[in-house]
Amino acid sequence: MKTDPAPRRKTGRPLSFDRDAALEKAMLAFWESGYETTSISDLTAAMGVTAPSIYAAFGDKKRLFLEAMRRYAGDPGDLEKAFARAPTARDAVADMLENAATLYTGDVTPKGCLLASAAATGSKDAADVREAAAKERRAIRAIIIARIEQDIERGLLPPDTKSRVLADLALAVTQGMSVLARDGADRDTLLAVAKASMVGWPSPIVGRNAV
Amino acid sequence: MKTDPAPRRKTGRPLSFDRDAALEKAMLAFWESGYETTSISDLTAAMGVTAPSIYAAFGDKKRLFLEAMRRYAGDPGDLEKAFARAPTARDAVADMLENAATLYTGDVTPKGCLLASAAATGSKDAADVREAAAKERRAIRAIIIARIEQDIERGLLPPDTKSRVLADLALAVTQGMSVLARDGADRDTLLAVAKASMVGWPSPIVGRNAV
DNA sequence: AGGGTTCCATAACGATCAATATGAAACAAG
DNA sequence: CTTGTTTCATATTGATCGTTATGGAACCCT
Repeated sequence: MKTDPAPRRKTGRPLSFDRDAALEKAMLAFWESGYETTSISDLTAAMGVTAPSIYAAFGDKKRLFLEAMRRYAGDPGDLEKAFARAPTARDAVADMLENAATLYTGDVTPKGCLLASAAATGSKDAADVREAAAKERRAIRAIIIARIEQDIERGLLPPDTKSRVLADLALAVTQGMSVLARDGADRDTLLAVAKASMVGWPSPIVGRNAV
Repeated sequence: MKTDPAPRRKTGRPLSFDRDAALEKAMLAFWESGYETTSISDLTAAMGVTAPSIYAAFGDKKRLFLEAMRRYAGDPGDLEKAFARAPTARDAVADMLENAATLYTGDVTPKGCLLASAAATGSKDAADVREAAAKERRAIRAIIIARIEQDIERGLLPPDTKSRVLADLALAVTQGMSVLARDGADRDTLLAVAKASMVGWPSPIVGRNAV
């Protein structure tokens, strides 16, 4: 059930560039400079592909960005699986924040979070792009909430646990860490923030028959 | 010690628009749509002032934005005073987060935070504008840290209180709430996030001779 | 070798960008 | 009323924006 990995051209001149590698470069460019503020000229330079080839391969700038954003965000199902694998919702969120802190301070990638910065604001023309980014965030939020409520149902968290508040806080800290990273905060600083943001979680209910 | 309120023109044609009101409109436009993604054409429409008048009154787009941003952020001294007035650092930060949650969900202003969204990313040309926004954030961070350390010195907080971590967390939550607000979160949601983000603060040391 | 098809590089499209040149209009002072 | 000064509205600047038309080049199939 993969998205057609190679349409297998039967005829015509073969593609002279690696579409996947070019998309990766585009993603990095958008990550660095944002959607509207990254020009086609910037993209041709970053991707090593001329403008007509970009349009032939990706449609237009908007679709290229959306594809780059999906590549950045990854399959939501993967996050869901990771959340399902984690022993508790708390562990899952802690991992998510830790991964974000690490990702935002990579030395080979731009600082911060593409989802947080690339479409933080913009003109009316780009409203649908911002909405697409918001949709990604909402998907993450839904996964967090669902995992917390699963723990509540299993008796691992108190019934009065505020699942939405905890999820919103995790999301806010994630997006906020992006700003800190852009401002130059190092990895340890973000990891400390991530950890500090989780002390509000209710104490887990330890199962009597465990161990 | 106010910034000259009216240079008192002695001669020539008088200004036909209210400079201060126009700046306010520009601030709202940048708040809504960001620095680079708000065009001069957008600004003339929002401000009700023609382009040459904008350039005469504010210099260029960059200086107009910087002035609008200073207007948005207000005098850092005011925040410092508010922090000094608060009974504890914890109260000061709680107030700051609460005010942010309220500001970001105003119904007469754009959603979110101008400092967080207007210069979250952008082209190389606007690097200095982003740096100016970062400087504002660093100033806020410094004020928070100083106030926390003041409480530590006064014995209101444990000596091992992580002042920088708490300040970074507060800043991250503030900037993160801006994203939530832009995504449509309501005021109560943000207020709940703000409150939840503060439970990690160490218990205050109650003075024996108080009361 | 000769179609058929697809991609490449070059160059250009109209639109919009930030910023100004120009000259008339509106005021104060003499 | 004239002169000096400043702002006004109009129109335009060169540059860059996203996008595309054009024609040759590179490949598969017969």
